[in-house]
Amino acid sequence: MNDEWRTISYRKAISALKRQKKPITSYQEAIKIRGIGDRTAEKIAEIIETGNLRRLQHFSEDDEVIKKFSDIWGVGSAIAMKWYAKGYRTFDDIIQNVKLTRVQRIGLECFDDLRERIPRDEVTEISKRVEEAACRIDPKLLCITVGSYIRGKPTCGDIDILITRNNTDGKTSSGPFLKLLNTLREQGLLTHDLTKHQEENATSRYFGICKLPGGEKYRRIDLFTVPFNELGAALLSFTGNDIFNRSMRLLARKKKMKLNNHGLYKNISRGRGGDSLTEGTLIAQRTEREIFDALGVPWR
DNA sequence: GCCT
DNA sequence: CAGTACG
DNA sequence: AGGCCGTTACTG
Repeated sequence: MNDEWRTISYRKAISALKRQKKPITSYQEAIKIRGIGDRTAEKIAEIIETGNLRRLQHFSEDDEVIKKFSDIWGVGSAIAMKWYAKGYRTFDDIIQNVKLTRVQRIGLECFDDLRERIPRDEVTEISKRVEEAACRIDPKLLCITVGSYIRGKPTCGDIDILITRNNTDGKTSSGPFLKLLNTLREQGLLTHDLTKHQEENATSRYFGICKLPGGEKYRRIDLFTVPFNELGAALLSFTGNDIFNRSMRLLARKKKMKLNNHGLYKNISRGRGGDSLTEGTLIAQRTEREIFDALGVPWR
């Protein structure tokens, strides 16, 4: 069953509901909200009237198993369904019968810990250690903890740290980035690598797992290095959330522009498949404000 | 799922 | 390349 | 009916 878009629709609806200033008390109020249609408004009404949703009472066993498989890092819907089709139902079945990839083995090993949300204070603590290590390598490195942390959430699913450096003296953050990873490994803060690429790219993403010394649990951590000029676009992208990013990018597309983690481009012409045919012209990337202005979106 |  | 992942 | 983010970045 392909529920990909339905899932996204529900997440959009949830997001729209959370933005409401007043609680929704009826079908009529719900359906006025953009992103909530008849089907979802009916479900909301049922919840308002009865306190629950009958269809939610029971998921089929298939759904439960596939969901659990795809909760393993490195396992998506395709692999989860393939495993299910082969008759596997438990992690034991998987361990016995499947040749797991390196990252899937890590995902399984840390499965329970990675399901836990991270208290904000712990994100602060881990970020501080990364920042200190970065500063020792190059005092001009700038570390910004983004993702749900920068959005002020009390707990985070993972730790996202953006690393950049003012390049007016000709130096960037890409070289120190690899040194930083090595330092953090030596310190024992980084315990597992989920990405392995070790090239010195201007933009690169490291995904891994970390644990505070004496800490209780393994935590997912992402480190990004971005060129200083692209800081605004990178902040916009890595601050999210994903629903917000998709909506901004869709808006850009409607205006014959393109928004990605590098910047905002204009005069994009796209093929029927949506793939762009022209490079376009870069019009904003340095600050988030520039990008909002160029897109015609009120600043925050 | 929702929107055009 | 398909699959998975990130916000 | 048909699109729904990114020519995103990384793995195998």
